[in-house]
Amino acid sequence: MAERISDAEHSVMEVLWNDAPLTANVIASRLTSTQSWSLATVKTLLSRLVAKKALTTQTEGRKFLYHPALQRSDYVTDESKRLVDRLFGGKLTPLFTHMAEQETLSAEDIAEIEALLKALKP
Amino acid sequence: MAERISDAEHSVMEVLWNDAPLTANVIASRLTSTQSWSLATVKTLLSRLVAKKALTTQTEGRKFLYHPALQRSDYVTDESKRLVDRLFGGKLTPLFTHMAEQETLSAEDIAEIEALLKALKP
DNA sequence: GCCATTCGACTACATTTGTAGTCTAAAGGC
DNA sequence: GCCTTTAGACTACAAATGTAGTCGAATGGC
Repeated sequence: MAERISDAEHSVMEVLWNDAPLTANVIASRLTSTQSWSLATVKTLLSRLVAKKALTTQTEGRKFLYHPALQRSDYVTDESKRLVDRLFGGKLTPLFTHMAEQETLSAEDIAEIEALLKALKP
Repeated sequence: MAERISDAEHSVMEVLWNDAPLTANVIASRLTSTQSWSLATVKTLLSRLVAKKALTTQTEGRKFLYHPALQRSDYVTDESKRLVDRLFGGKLTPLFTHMAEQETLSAEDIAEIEALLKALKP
């Protein structure tokens, strides 16, 4: 189930998570702001994503309307979990410790997270 | 610089971050507890890591002693940053929010992180 | 001193990924 | 009713990755 989505494919998914359904052409235009891919490349990525069941298509006249079949939130959860498992033995605190040590955490980050934690507690 | 390290290669790095320097054979044995790779496979991964300058070698008699040239901490920082950039627009709070929503955060996690944050503040 | 062992180097090969071109059929303009 | 445009399908191909076999040289046991 859920074959791995590559980096390039992920960019395509982002477009559709942002706004769907869309046609291949529209997707390609939206991507050209970030990537310099030819239409053909985008079409290949779309096909692969359909093959991987990350997208579904719906026919509109002669075209396809692409629609995400995978929730962004689920994808994000999976990818985050992968990283945490791989690098921090599945534990979250080491991730934070690391980021804190690395000063990847700014003062605002800390404040925001603290507020968030406060809100989480009943 | 710093070419990307693949998943398989990363497993090899973990062994050496844990204990180094080691010979190919020892590395392979340590890996067989987790992976089912042949010695040949491990050797290939080692060569690739040396080519990528993630490992250095030191000759000991006829053998090589492999030694990490890349700090685990740096690798972890890079990978974490990659994920945060890719999925959370480079911001950490959304990562946190996401994990909180996903209930990837247990009560203990929350407590630990709170303590950590407290310690971080002067 | 010879031979079996063992090392790293080199070679191999399928799969995935990044990137894109070509083909065939339909559709829309006029 | 044609012809140009255009859509998705199919093909292409290099690089990276996962996985492993083979080879020549050095070495250590005896």
